[in-house]
Amino acid sequence: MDSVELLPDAVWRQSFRRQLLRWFRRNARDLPWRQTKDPYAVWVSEIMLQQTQVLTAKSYFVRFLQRFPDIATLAASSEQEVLRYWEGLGYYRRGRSLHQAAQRMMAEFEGKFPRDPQAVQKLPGIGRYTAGAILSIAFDDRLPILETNSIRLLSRLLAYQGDTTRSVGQKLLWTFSEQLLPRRNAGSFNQALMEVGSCVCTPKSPACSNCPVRKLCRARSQKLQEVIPVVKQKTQYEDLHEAAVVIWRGQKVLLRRCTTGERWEGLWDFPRCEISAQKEHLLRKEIEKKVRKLTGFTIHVGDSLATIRHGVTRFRIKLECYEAGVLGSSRSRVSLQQKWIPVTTLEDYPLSVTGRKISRLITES
DNA sequence: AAATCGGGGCC
DNA sequence: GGCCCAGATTT
Repeated sequence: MDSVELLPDAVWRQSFRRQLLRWFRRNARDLPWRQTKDPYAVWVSEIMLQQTQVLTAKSYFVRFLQRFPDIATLAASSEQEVLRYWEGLGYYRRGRSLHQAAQRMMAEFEGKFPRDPQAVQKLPGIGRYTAGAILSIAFDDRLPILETNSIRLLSRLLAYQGDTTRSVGQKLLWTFSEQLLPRRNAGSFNQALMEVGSCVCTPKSPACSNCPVRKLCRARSQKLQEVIPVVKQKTQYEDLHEAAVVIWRGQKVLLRRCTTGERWEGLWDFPRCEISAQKEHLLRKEIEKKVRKLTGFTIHVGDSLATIRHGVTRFRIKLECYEAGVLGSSRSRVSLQQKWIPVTTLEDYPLSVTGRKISRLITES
């Protein structure tokens, strides 16, 4: 049994395109990335919007384009500055991939955004969705998209009761998305899919009565719009107990660059370690030992600064923050991955959210 | 084909 | 605490 047989016919599709595009012309939100078709700007917006809400991405987009207006500027900048502009957006790999891809475009595509979907998809941080989105929006190339909003809209239109995250469901919806594409205006059409999915065909209590394609929706006719798409399983959270130390040496503090395999790769952070001791004095000993192993500096843990609770992906972190002083060093641990910086220059470094909180704690008092 | 990536906002 | 978000990458 092939579920592709359930896809609507040509008459249905033509009606759908007309209704959707008509609605989009009247209801499209005024978003900053919609004021241009520059593939670079579209690209930046699409990367920022990956797993990130429109409202969150808006201000970041404007600020980022002001500082990095084109591919050449981005490619010529340091990864650290790019990440500084990305700070707070999360999934920092996106920022690093963006920077890396810009450099590749300078080297391989004469500084221009490539037009070939295959080439685009080979760039870091760009998968099938993002490639289709950029090329359709910037050039009206006839490429399908499929992301969270369109998945919800399309699965409801079909009353598809299978799991949309599995390959069978994905294959069906990609095919559907492709068949729906109009000959022209693929960019507006794809954005319209997402706009309806986001603003009308919402996860809970979808506004079916205001939906431009309600007459075409099988989920609605079967009153299944609240249960499609099927919900995925809940995430299993893991509790972590960690400590971070602000190690002072005069007016300077020690910062460490997070490396491969750690959280916040590429960002800077105060030395941090996992902790297990329960009693206060044992805890300090544990931190002193682990920080020495981590940084090469022998420290004395002093006053407690704060306890910060922070969630990241599936982890719930309880972070104990301390101030500390240096007693000595092993000198053999010289590294580009850590350095003493004047507290006044913390603004120049991309920090994790918890790192920035600690930075504010010690500079605003 | 399914888990993971090590995020963050909002209710 | 749970749910959601213009996915990509790894296993």
